[in-house]
Amino acid sequence: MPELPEVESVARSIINARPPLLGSRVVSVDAVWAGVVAGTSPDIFSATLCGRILQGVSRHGKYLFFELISDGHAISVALHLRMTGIVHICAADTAPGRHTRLIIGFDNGRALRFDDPRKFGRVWLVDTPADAIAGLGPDALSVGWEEFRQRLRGSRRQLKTLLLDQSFLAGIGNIYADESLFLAGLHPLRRSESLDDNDVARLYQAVKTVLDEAVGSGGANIDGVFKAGGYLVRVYGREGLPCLKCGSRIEKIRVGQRGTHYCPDCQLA
DNA sequence: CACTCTACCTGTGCGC
DNA sequence: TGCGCACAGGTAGAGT
Repeated sequence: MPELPEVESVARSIINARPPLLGSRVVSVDAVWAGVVAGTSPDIFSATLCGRILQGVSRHGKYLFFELISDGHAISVALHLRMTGIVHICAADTAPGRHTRLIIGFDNGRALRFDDPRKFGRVWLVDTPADAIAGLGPDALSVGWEEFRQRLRGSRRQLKTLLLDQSFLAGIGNIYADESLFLAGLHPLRRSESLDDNDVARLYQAVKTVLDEAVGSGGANIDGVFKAGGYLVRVYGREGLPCLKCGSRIEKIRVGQRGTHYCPDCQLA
């Protein structure tokens, strides 16, 4: 699930947690699977966090940041969910699940738990979020039109590949790349330099629309239909089914090793 | 710079 | 029912 909208909904759920996690003190850190901690040892990671107050939560692209202070000095924990990571807030004494990789306990009796079947997700320590996002493009949810246009104009790549490139725009993954291109009526293999300003504007609008919808519903769903009050997948995973706009058969191809879904009639090359 | 391939892991769903 | 295989929402790093 984790693309920008899913990560955003995790951030919001932490910010709005009751009883509040913000302002609570870390009292325990358990790297149930030691490999979840990158860049340092689980012991140092744990020792660095314990006793600190969770001050803030933020997001850039698919990266989540926890700002923790101690004696007025702030550090941050960066978290990337990768393919299958999930964050839960639960009671501090909840037993770890089969795929639980990290548990951070707080003095309010609650815990942040990171579960990840495939063990791709990682946490690490950074001085500031800016350190971790140095190589990333602007956040896809907040990027402005002018910057989007200029960055796209600076590239000569296939649109699908470009949208997935986090150094171009941070936060779009495979699902929302396909959804955005479908909504914009642009073929995934179309070259960015072939777009006119109208095309670029449609793509910008499509990215915004898709992400806004998805954030509003807490993210996409797993099996390609609905999620209660949720985001409706327009093309992703609909190979062989009729296009929602024109009824043509949705095609699936490979672009840069990624499954790519599109309508051959609505999305002209 | 653009692109491809591999690696990292486990779970699921399919064909047989 | 069980086995083997292809595939999966992401990214880093090496190689062409």
